[in-house]
Formats: sequence, C-alpha cells, structure tokens
Amino acid sequence: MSNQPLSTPDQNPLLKLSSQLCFPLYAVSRLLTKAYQPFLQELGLTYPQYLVLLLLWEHEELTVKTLGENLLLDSGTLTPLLKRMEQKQWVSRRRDPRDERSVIIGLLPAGAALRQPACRIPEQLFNRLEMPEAEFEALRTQLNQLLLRLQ
Amino acid sequence: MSNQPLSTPDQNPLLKLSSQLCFPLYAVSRLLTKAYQPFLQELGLTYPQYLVLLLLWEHEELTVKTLGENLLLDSGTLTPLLKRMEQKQWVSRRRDPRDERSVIIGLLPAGAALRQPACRIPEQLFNRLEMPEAEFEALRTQLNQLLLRLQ
DNA sequence: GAATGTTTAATTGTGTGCAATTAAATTTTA
DNA sequence: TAAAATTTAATTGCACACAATTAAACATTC
Repeated sequence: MSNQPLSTPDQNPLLKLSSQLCFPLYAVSRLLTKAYQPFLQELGLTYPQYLVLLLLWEHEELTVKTLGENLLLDSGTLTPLLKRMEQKQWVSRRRDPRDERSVIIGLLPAGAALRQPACRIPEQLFNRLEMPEAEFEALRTQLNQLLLRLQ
Repeated sequence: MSNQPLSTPDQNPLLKLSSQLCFPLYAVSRLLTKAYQPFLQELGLTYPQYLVLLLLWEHEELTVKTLGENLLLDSGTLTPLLKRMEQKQWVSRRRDPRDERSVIIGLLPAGAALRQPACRIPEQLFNRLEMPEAEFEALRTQLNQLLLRLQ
C-alpha cells in the first residue's frame, strides 16, 4: 500500500527532495550500506569496521591518524570502534614507542582470517546492483572527483 | 603533513577503497552533510530535521509513516527526532482520530518560519560544489536511478 | 632549556540510524 | 462476529558520527 513519493509543484523547486543532490546521496549511501549487511553480519562486522579491515589487509599496521585520514573519520568515531575490534581480537592497539602520541593499530590473525571470506563481497554487491559496468565506473569516478573537491 | 592516500598493489583490487562504489558514496554523503552544517546550525537544525521540514513545507501535515517512506527512515529514527522538533515548537504530534495507530506531524508557525532563511541553502551549497550544472544534473539523475533500484 | 605552540588520541555529550521487540489499533478471515 | 493477521508507532539496545574539550607528548622559539 501507499509508498507513493509525494509530489506537489512549488515556487522553489530547489527545496524539493528530488531536486537535491544531497538527499539521494544520503539515501543511497544508507541503502547500499544496508545491502552489505547480510554479508558483513555473517562475519560479525559492521560496515565501518569492514573499511578499517580493508586498509589493514593491505598495510598490516596503521596509526589511528592514518586510518582517520583515509576513511575521513575522527578519533571520536574510531577510538570506540577500534576498541570493539580489539575485544574481538581482530586488531591490536599500542602506542608508537617513537612517538607516544600515536596509537598503532595492528592486524591480528583473526582479523587477517576475515579477508578470505570477505573477498567475494564486492562482487556480490556489484551483482546486486544490476548496473552496467560502464555506468558503475562513471558513477564511481564522479563520486571520487566530488570527494576530492569536498575534502 | 601526511594526508597521503595509501596505495599498494594488491592481488584483489576489488578490496581496495578506491575501487568501490560504496566508500565514496559513504564519504561524500558525510562530507556534503557537513557542508550543510554551517547553514543549518544558524537555524538550529540538523540535516535529517531539515529533510523533515522540506516535506512539511510542502504538505503541512504528514504521518510518521509517510515521512518515513519518503525519507527512507524508520520510526526508531524518526520518533525521537520528531520529539526534539516538537520541543522546539517546530512541529506538532497527534494521533489521527480516524486511525489511532497513525501519528500526524503538523507544521507549526515556528517551523514554517524557517522556510524563508532555508530557501537560500541549496543555492549556496551548489556554489560550494563548484561543479558544472550538467555534471551536477547527471550525478543527481544517476543517484536517483540507483535509489529506485535499491529500494 | 624553559615557554609556547602544535599534534595526537581520548573523552564527553548530542543526535542519528537501524534491528528487534512490544503494544495498540485496524483489517481480514473463517 | 470472534479469531487471526496486519499495520503502525514506540521502545530498547547497540553502533556509529561528529563537535568540543581535555591531556599528554612532541616541536619550535626565544
């Protein structure tokens, strides 16, 4: 029943949801994250935790600062998230002895072991989108450009 | 200093942040919402609250269900958000006498008054993007299509 | 080399998001 | 029409996000 998008002409069309860029971004981002959920849940991961692992699978050890720079998240988000990942024995947290201000996050065996099952997730998500590859690439490129412009 | 994007070749490029669609979506969505912040803060609004008002400025009265369908948010998110908006006297909340299950959210004068100052926000954001209008439209269209596909 | 400034995480507080459950009202069905 | 199913919000619990503040470590300056 219902689920009809509302529509009414308006003297300022810029104030309509559908004319904005931010709303579809906001909504698509949440829906796409939700599409990851069934796959991530099997591994006990949340989406932001998965992003942290994507970086650690490539670099083994990274500071909180570097993680934050690459994910565009601050310590207020990362610290508690990383503590939860530490409790699950996926990562280690220790101060850098050469600069005690920095905290080094290291990949532990249990975290490394998640890589194999996670490998197939991107492909499965791509299939879920049912989107021509060219269109996917175009959208990805545009978003990455916009990302640079907004940083 | 630093702020260098990490890069290392990898046997599975699909697992890299930059090859994914979801990460730039997630990051751009948060950055764009953050770009709204200074404008919304002047009005005491958060971004999701602004979205609720966008709909109420057009329709005056909407049920929680209809708001949720249009914003793709559930009552777990909307109920506390709307209670905060009620405390600020922007909206009213009452049961529909014809169907006591539904809660009707109504626009109050203080909420209606926010429309004028909010009118200029989309334009200011567009300027902030420094993006050709054609590109803006193309991206908006693609995202709205993807939104339909994901729903 | 002490004083000043900067960098880095952690903490605190507020506000989403959302899955899962609950409870009430309504609708459908037997 | 009584019983069963559905619809709708609210509630609960958990996990982000992020602004603002704090505190410790390091760097710079005089």
